[in-house]
Amino acid sequence: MARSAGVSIGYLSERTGLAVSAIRYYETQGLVEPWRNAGGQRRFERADLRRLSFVMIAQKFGFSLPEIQSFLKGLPGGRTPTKADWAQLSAQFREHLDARIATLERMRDNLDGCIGCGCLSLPNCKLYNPDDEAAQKGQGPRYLMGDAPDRSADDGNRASNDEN
Amino acid sequence: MARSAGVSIGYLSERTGLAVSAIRYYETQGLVEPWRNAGGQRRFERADLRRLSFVMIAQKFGFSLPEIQSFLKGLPGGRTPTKADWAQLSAQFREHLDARIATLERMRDNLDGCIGCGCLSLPNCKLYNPDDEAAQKGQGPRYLMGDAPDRSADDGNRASNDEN
DNA sequence: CTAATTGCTCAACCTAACTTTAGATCAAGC
DNA sequence: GCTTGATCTAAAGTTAGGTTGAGCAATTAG
Repeated sequence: MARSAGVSIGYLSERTGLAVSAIRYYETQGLVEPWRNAGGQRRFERADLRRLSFVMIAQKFGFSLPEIQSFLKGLPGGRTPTKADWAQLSAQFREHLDARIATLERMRDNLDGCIGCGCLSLPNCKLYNPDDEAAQKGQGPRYLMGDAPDRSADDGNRASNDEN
Repeated sequence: MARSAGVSIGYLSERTGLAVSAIRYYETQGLVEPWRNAGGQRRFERADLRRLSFVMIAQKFGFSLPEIQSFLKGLPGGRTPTKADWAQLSAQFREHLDARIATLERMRDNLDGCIGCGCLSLPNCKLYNPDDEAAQKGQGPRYLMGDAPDRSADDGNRASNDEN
């Protein structure tokens, strides 16, 4: 099968609703890998429509572009992904999704405990324990509790006197 | 009851784990409202510990600072919030939380349909309908499908020919 | 064949949520 | 009184995920 003529970035933009600039940006992030035609313009495979759609959907669920890229690595390298390939990817994706939802639910239940005990600011509150790593650590340098770069050398004193 | 001497920003930082700079930033965003002592330094109420803790927790759940501020408006203005005030706030917060989780679950279930049908890139896929507004529209100008500022004048043609 | 689209690159700008840096001031211990 | 550590302000920098604009080349429609 000869490599198709490929579709333009404008076509993908129109079909997905993504801005042309966004698709170019995704290329810089390794989410799609178009080739170039004789004139230097990007040509995409039709299958990239599906790829971009997956990106959009995964974003809706709150995954970052690097995370999404790692999902996409589950697709075959040389050939166009089949329906089965996509089904497998989706199943795998769903597991991450379930994990994310489960984390949120677990945190919510912990919060319920806190509503009862009114501890909302105490260091021993479950919500302070950084074991819920999956929770939204999105954009930029915002260190969640226990997530800070270096602060590990400060737990000697401060023996939890509970006058909050 | 005389207004207490108040606590320093460093104290809050140590107790909450937040960086001093973050607490100052929160002040600019209206999340805490310290007064100043004679020397011009910030003085906080002890109750702000709880306030900041709430901010941290709500952030963990993925809420933005403006959203969190609107939650905090549920607290009484003049006086220090009582345990009952916090319980009420928490209950209200939980509703938003449940809504967020429910949205994610609904989207996941829609995705399940898509896994089966393999439609992942079609415009008629349920995941394309922007009725799931609660879904993570976090940081910066990233317009999710149907969420764009103006793109409403383009649905005349493009009659959904399904060769994706 | 020409005009209108579309696409290209590169650099600058944008938002959210902060951090970092610089230079100056405040508060506390000895 | 002096030194050390905590704070102060203001401005600039950072990251993610893009958008906008300028100036120019390639495609496509008529």
